[in-house]
Amino acid sequence: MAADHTRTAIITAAERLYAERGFADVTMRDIVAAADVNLAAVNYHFGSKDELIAELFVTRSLATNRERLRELKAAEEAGDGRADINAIFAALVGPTLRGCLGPEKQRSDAARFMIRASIESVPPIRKIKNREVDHLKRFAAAMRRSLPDQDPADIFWALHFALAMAHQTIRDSERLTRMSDGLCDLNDVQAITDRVVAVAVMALTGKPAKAPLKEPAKAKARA
Amino acid sequence: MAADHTRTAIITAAERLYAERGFADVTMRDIVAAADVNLAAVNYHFGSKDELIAELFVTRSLATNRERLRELKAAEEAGDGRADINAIFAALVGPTLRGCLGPEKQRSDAARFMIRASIESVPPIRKIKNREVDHLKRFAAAMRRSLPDQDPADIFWALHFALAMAHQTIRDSERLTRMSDGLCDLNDVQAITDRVVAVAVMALTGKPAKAPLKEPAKAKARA
DNA sequence: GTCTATACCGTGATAGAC
DNA sequence: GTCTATCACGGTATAGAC
Repeated sequence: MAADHTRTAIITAAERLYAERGFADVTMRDIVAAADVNLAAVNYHFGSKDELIAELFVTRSLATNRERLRELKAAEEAGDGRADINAIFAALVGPTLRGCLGPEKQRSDAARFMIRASIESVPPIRKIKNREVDHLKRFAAAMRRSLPDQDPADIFWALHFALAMAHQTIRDSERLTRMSDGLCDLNDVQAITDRVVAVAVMALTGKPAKAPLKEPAKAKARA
Repeated sequence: MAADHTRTAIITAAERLYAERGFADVTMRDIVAAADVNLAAVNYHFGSKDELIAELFVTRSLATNRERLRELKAAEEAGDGRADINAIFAALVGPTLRGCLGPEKQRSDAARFMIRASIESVPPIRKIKNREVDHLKRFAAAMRRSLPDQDPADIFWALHFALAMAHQTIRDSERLTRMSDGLCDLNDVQAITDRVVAVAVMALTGKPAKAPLKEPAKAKARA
């Protein structure tokens, strides 16, 4: 256990510093000073600064994805293989929102790190996010089982929009607060999740007041 | 005109290089080599690398915002002060989407630069985006005139979601294409705009199939 | 006022001793 | 595994030429 003490100290210090000050302002020398280890230790244990950031992000990201899939599985079992569409969207955006929003004072380093990762989108984190497609396809598949008559393209668009709303809310929560003069409550995570889910479900199944989402027959050339 | 030749050469070269290779990979030395000027010229004309990026972004951003306000004004005049809500959302997201999406081959350096700015979000660009609140408030005000009985918080949320959908579509168009195996058409900008607008309007005024957006009476303690 | 050459310092990375 | 010393490179600052 003393063997990976250095490694652990680096991870802990790096996550805290990145959470506090963002990626742009924190140097490796800041990190090793806070962790009380030697400068070269970071490269020895992680290879590079980018790989350290990647490892931090992957660890937190995997935890969120596990929770997402756990909720998705529960929703599918509750519906005998055809989950309620609300539950699918809730499984998609709920874990992320709960992990990043909520009362500011009680946010962990991990939560604040993930918020930074959303806002600052540094190269190593973008690389990892680009590999999330397979994970998201599982949700698309669940939606198709839930609503087999829905146009597949609409399903992907709704999934895309749900993620857009959730992530933008994390990224720009401060702007939304300022724009609305505090009218939009960013502390009630459950209400935010419900709102995102409701809009996503409407985007997929609802009928707008005036213009229809699209012509019903479109890309159906084959079969 | 020969006077600001250097300044113009820097701007042109920088925008092209950033568009082609992103912010992380392009150094000042790359830029001055492409512009065929001296290294110190950038600091002389712009102060710093960040201020150069900021100027590039502000220029393009102002053009988009002008077009947004032009469309908003046209919509309000068409409705005698109360614009159609669809037109307001279209004025908000249309110019941005048209500026960044569309057939890949015919995208200008300016368009690709703005896509990079959305994806990579470097500090100077974040700083500028944080000052956009006043601009957005104009759209919120137009929406309140358009739908005076709507809960103001819902208006801000819908505005926020509309921007979220538009920006995420620009940012992650490649992921959406891969996730949907090409099923979602990212070339038809008008269809995308219509879709975003339709969902935003539903988010604001529509009624979902099952759960209501929120309890009607909520944050009304005063007055 | 505009431009150039050049030097400076902080950064991430690495080689090699221990 | 850990450390020291050093490297190459990036953005920046300045002295001075035109």
